[in-house]
Amino acid sequence: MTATPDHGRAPGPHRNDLLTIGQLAHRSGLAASALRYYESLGLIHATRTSGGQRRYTRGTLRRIAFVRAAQRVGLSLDEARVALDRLPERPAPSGNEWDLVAASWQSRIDEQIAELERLKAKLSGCIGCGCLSLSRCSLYNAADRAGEAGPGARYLLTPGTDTAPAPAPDPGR
Amino acid sequence: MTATPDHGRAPGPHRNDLLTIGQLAHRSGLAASALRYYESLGLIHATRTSGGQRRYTRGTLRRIAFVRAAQRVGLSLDEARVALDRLPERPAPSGNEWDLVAASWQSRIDEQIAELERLKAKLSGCIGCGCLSLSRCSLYNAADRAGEAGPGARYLLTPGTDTAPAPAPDPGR
DNA sequence: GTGCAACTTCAAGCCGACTTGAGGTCAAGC
DNA sequence: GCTTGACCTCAAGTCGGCTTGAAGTTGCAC
Repeated sequence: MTATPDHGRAPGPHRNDLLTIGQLAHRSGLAASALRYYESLGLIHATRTSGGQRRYTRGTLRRIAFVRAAQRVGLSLDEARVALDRLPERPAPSGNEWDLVAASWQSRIDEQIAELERLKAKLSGCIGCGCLSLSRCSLYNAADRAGEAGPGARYLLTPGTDTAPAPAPDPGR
Repeated sequence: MTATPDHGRAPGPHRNDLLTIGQLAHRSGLAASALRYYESLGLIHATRTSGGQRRYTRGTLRRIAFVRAAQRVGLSLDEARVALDRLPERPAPSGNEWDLVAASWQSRIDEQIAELERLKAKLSGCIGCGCLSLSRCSLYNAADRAGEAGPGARYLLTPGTDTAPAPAPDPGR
């Protein structure tokens, strides 16, 4: 990709408020292939030139930001799409709807933070406990709690919240 | 599986300090298939009965706890194996080695928490900002930072740390 | 009017972390 | 000694989130 700092790419009468996929890729930090994939999932939309090439409005960056944030709080792309669809599409969605979304994300984030804090506390306890010794290590003992276990379960190390209820293989990435 | 509270499963001369795969699965919360998978990766080891069935020492739970914790801090199973292999195998590893591991995990956890806090702060800023409006939303503006972007990149929303350096597709799951 | 990068579609591939299924064997309680 | 559930192996499948490749078209600069 050209490193030209500000190549005013203006196709015809439009100013450059329409972005090519390459430009959008560059500005969003996603690969063009990912953007096409997002489009195939209905996360973003593009108009087409007469020749069939995609053109994006600047607002698409907004949707992408939303999607990436959604991923960050643990939603799948499909869930992100649902959330996006509920938000008013036109500029300046009424704040209220967004508040709801943001609030629910806040609590998700808080849960994730809390879980990390718990893990951290366990590790702290382990430091200097002659750790991974059978008797005293809370990390170890967290693994040996016969008797709960949903079927298949992946609750290990997260006694309280059980952040990943059903399908997500999640390992935290 | 039988719900018998304490079926003393003692094959011959051994006490029940040897666990079958089913018992280990139950106590660790992992599926038996997952345990076989872990073994195939070298994360855990088993002795075999004359008939070829796996028997685990109780210490295997320790290794599993370690692995799950490693996953939680964002390591792959392969990285977990490497870390495990560095730790002394016999009971009561000398504390020192473990301290190193635990300390490095602490900082990983701190990074993850910090990233979540950043996201949370952004969302807070968004609440009541007439959000997702083009001009003011930090969430939005975080998406439009043309000019960084490693190739392919997935840095969006994490300006500082860049938690996922190279290969992990991770979006936080 | 031509050259070339950037774009197009579609199908297939890849990664990690497992699960599922088929077909068969083991172990223990009666 | 038989029954039954737990176990065995191995290959293939699944899932999410993309990427890669092939083969062809567009659009813009010169």
